[in-house]
Amino acid sequence: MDATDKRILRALHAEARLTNAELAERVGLSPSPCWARVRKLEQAGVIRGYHAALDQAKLGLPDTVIIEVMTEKHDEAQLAEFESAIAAMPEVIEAWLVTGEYDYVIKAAVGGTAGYERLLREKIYRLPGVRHTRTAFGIRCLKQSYTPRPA
Amino acid sequence: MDATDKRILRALHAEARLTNAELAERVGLSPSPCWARVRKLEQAGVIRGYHAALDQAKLGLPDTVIIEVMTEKHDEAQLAEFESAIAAMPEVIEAWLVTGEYDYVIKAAVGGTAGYERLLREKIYRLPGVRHTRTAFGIRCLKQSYTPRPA
DNA sequence: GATGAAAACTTTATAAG
DNA sequence: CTTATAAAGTTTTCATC
Repeated sequence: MDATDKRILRALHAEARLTNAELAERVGLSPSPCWARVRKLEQAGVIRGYHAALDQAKLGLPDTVIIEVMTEKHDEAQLAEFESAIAAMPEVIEAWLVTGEYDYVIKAAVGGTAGYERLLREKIYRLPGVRHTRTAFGIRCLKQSYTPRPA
Repeated sequence: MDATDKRILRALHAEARLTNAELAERVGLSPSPCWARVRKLEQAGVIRGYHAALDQAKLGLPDTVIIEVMTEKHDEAQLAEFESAIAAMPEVIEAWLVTGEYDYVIKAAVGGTAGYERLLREKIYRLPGVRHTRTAFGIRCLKQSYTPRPA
């Protein structure tokens, strides 16, 4: 992967609907080799897919919360159930098993404190194995992207 | 926004390169009104853009860390400098000003513990106003999307 | 909303320099 | 890599039911 491939990745990361002709011009290639490189990056799995970014406020979920969850560590089946239930919630944008004091970090979209309380009490606290949670409410987003920008 | 709009959003959120004809078939419309709805959703800003998702491991940054940062609260200019430096780092995927014990939550891509130490010591700890950090290392991703899925 | 049609553009493939 | 060509498919607009 050379500097031209990285320019292609940066361009498509920012704006996936560029036409091949426009992309080629931006990265300083003619359309034909540019197209071959994009194909190669897709087939190599460097480009994993193309996604529409939606405005979560316009979907009725203007706020972002980061919920850390501490679980009981006894029961494998219980944890599996917890994980699949978390992943299935539409308001959950991202979820990780992590190192540290808490076991999971969950990013979710909610409508205000009322929406947050509903998510926590009606959904997360009803899952098996949840011992304790701690939440940071998003005040302002400094940066939001999908993957690191190729340096 | 009706149920058909939501189906359009779910489809494009999952796969932004669908042709209008294919999208129309999936959501149960003929191509012409489907196209008009997509246009409307774009113009209303519900669809904010289209982005390529890259494989961060294939970019040499296989690991994800969540770094919480506590800052000095004295100096506005210092905080502005901290924020713009964080946003400019290519390994920083997402960053939020949040409520709670820590002031910022930063998600970044790194190459192992060595890459993490380099990011922390050579970049983040050299920024002005950083008092203390706490990091959770991502062990396994349960769910990764870009915006909440329209319910 | 469905259907149909037309022009402009894009994708994809291939060949030659 | 560049340039060129070409067929197939797609986007976009628009008129009509």
